[in-house]
Amino acid sequence: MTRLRRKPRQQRSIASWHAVLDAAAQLFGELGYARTTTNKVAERAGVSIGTLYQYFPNKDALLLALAERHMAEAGAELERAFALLSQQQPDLEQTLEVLIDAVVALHRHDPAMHRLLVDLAPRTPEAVARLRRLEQAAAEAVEAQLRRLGVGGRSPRSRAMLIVQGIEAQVHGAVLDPPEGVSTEELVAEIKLLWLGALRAETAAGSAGRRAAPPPTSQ
Amino acid sequence: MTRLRRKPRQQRSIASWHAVLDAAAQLFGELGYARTTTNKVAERAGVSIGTLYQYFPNKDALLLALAERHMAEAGAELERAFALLSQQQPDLEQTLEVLIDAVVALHRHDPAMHRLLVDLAPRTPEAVARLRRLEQAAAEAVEAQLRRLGVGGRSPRSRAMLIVQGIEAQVHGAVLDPPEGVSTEELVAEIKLLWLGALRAETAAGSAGRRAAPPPTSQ
DNA sequence: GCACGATCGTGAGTAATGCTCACATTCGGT
DNA sequence: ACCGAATGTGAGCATTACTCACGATCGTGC
Repeated sequence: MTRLRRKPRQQRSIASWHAVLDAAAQLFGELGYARTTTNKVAERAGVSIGTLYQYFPNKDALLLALAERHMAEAGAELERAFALLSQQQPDLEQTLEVLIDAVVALHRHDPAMHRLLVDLAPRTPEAVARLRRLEQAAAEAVEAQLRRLGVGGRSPRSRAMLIVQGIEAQVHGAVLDPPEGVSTEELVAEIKLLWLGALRAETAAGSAGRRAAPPPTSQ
Repeated sequence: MTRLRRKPRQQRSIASWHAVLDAAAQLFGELGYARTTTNKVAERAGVSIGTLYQYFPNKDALLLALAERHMAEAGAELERAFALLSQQQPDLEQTLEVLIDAVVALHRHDPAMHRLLVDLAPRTPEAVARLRRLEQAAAEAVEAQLRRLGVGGRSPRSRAMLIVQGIEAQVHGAVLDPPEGVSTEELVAEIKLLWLGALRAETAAGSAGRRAAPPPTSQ
């Protein structure tokens, strides 16, 4: 029947809070979520199990807190990239370069944590909602760039969403699970090429055209 | 300790096996994985808890069996689509149409199960491996189509992988979580347009061009 | 029918784990 | 030095994944 988790007010409690979170991050990474017990977390953190539950109402809350921390960092990194774009107003190719490199950096920054959160975390509705908010924010920023570059097509909103989802999935695979015989760099370069083509095609063919123009060459 | 699960030989045992799996599918869908207990599964299946463990060595095995069943169906559906393509040899636009429609059908066939396995399932290494095998098979088939159409670029293998990962993520989002105010159909149409542009661009520009972009810095 | 080995079903019991609560300890301010 | 608030403790409870010794049922040869 423990209610809300206690809010840290003194220094030592803040130390406990961080110790617990850090221990949780370590153990989740080492053993996975299921095999990590809250008692082990408390033990590694050097606090009693009771202290752990003062600050985190349940085991899932540990994961959620880690997700929060990680996504805040990710959000900040993305914001930096978008700020740069809004400031420099580069062309399509360089915009994609900056954007995709930012996503790559995101995945390289703390791969273990990223994998943990993407593979394990989406089990709680709260974590899913948090992830969706980040995705949504990214999509809005991408949409602004699309409009600026005049490559929004008929529905910049949908298009931005698809770009965010597509790039995230592709970079995730390229960085965390590169297939044998293919380097991450090669894959990243290919991702940039593909999206450049996808978005430039629309411009070349005229942004009004939703119709599939008859292929000018090929075949 | 880890007894191999008993293999069903008589009719009644096969019935038990199915009853357990169906009950598991229902309860996982209703309560999620964590809140579903094996005792509840046995109860709903109308068998004792002991019977459940005759056929499934542990709780994860239930999930894995469901994944196996679902992925087998998905694989069959994809194979049908690829067989059609190899037979009819349509152009790029129609190839994408068939492929993406097949993936959409995959997601619409049993959305609850799909969501369960992709979103909610705590991913066991076995389930991840199984998913990767399916992805790999799809990528190989896509690669063959790319070569046939002459849009493989410099690395048809990487490109095929990126296509599979990208389309899967985009269709997943479009079918299971369409953003407010945007219809699934609209999103699917946009996905086709984007990929048509991405792949056609390479053909038009000449597949040799890997014009490495000038450093992004441009500060 | 009947016996009998193989297959199948049972459910109370066990170990492990998430979480609670009554109490002890320490801190900050006076 | 003192007190109330904040923090820390860990034995113990409730739940749950899983086991095991045994009983029920099936298929088959006679």
